[in-house]
Amino acid sequence: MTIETTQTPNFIRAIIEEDLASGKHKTVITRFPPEPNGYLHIGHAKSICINFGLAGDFGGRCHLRFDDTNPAKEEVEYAESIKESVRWLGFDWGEHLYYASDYFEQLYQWGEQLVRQGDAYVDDLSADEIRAYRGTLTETGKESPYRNRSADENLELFRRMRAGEFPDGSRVLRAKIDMSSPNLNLRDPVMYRILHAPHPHAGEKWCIYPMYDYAHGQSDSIEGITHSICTLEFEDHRPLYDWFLDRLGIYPPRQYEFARLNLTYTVMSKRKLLQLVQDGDVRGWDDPRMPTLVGLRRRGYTPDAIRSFCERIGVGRSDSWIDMSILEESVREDLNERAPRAMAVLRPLKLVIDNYPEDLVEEFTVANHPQKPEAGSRTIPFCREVWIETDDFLEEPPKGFHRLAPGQEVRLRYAYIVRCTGVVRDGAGNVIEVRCSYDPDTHTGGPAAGRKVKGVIHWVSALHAIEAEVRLYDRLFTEPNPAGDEWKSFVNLHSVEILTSCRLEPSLKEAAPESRYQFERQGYFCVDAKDSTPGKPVFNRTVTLRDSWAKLDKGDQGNSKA
RNA sequence: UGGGGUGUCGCCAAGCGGUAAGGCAACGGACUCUGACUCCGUCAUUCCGAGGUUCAAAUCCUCGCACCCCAGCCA
Repeated sequence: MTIETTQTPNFIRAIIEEDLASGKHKTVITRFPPEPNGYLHIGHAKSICINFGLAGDFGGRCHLRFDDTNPAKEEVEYAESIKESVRWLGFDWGEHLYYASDYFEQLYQWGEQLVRQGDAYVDDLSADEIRAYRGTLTETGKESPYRNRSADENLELFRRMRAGEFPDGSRVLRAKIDMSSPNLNLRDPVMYRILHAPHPHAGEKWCIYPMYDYAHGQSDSIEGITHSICTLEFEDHRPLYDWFLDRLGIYPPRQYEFARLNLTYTVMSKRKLLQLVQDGDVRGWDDPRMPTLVGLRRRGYTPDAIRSFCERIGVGRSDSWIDMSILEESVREDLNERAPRAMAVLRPLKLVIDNYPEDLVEEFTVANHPQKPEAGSRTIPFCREVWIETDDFLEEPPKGFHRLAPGQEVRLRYAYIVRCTGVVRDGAGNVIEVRCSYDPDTHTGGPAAGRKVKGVIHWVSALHAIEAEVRLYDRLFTEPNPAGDEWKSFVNLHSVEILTSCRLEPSLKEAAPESRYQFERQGYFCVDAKDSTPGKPVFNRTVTLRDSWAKLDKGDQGNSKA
């Protein structure tokens, strides 16, 4: 492994390079430490990419460690989902899967050590009293009347806490630091609370559980983590992180903080995501509109696209809001490379070619990818009646409209040039059918194939099309930053449009779950893994193609599709 | 009003005393049987502001300003 990397430099990378160069560390060991209390989202992906990415780049390793110190909120199902998402993203922790709860005994022994050293004490104050004694941002705190118990008394009490002699909330073990510290985290932080509850991983062994601050640094120490990378809000905790390690006299990893990801037009907090699910704003954690990894996956995002996104946004310490367009561009770039093309008509309009033989069916061989011959080809049937996109025909076309209109010519992609000769209307005057004539010499490869027409539109043979459901997704919120108490009022009520009678080319009939296609001229689509059945695929639109016509047409500055 | 942070193009982000990388967006243009892709070009005399040090400052010093985080027996 070489230490050379091509990535954009960032401060953490710089620190690691220095540590390696100075000999402070011989290798780099990082960790991704989720609490198994929910699903991973794109913000976690950033952390995963940083931690696993750095370890990989420098030939070190990254541990997956569940920070499972609060049994009240955690479940094994979450842990399983987290493991699957990390794997899906393309990272491998090898043998290094850990649980903070596996360190509970060691943590407890260290707790006794701190008690013996006079660095921790059992406090009988209630939660409310502890809060009141803590003081405020501007007023110093007050010492608990139980703060100066003897080491022996504390030890006995701590052991009895572990033994289950006291009810929940009756006592805690606290670090004895400084009630007047301007850093609230140092005002005798709680180390252990009593919680008579089974633990999803540790089972029934414990009725006292360590707090994050007391468990995290020591877990890092046990695992020999060299660089403990977390988000900015833990910066104030670093002195405490260092304090425990110092008092315990054990190997001290160093903590470094980076700015968490904020993405426009979505929310990232577990609380808000949960509320969206509970309120029925979305159809679950894996709803394709959710910024969760399971949601993005179902939407059709690839692991490569997400990793590329994380690379593009960089790692810094300033609060930032990443524009959704960067995420979208990341998938487009990836899918443009890998997605086979197909033709699909989302809002069908019948087109009848009057001078095409009634019973003739032709089969055209077309490339699966215009720039990649190695992607192979397929055949698509053509006949006298085809479906075209409703949007591709306008009776009164605006200037610059390169599609079909009365009297105008357009090419049916891979087939012929047709000229619109008329329309058929229903009783209400709506156009229900477009009539045209075709020029037999203009077929791809034919004598007049080179004839230029302004537009090319996609189509699907009416005789052979399969009917399918396609779901079009838009951003979940109408505001770039849906913050504040009224954040729910910014939920985009039109974030999904379900089209049930789309007409797809027959080759799509057996498309495999999760396979991705570019529907030409429209966007990238993915076979929904949950709702599709054999022979009856349901497609989710991952992202639209860039559409400079729509931008001109609507004078639309943003990317929203309304 | 205590403490900890952050401020470089519309959004991210390099830069670490030697005269502003890159990506996304935007805007021109070329190409095109996807108005896609691709390609070519444009896009910060200026780095939150004001002083100061220096031959030379986004980078050092001083004083301001703005924004973010912290008062869970959550992580």
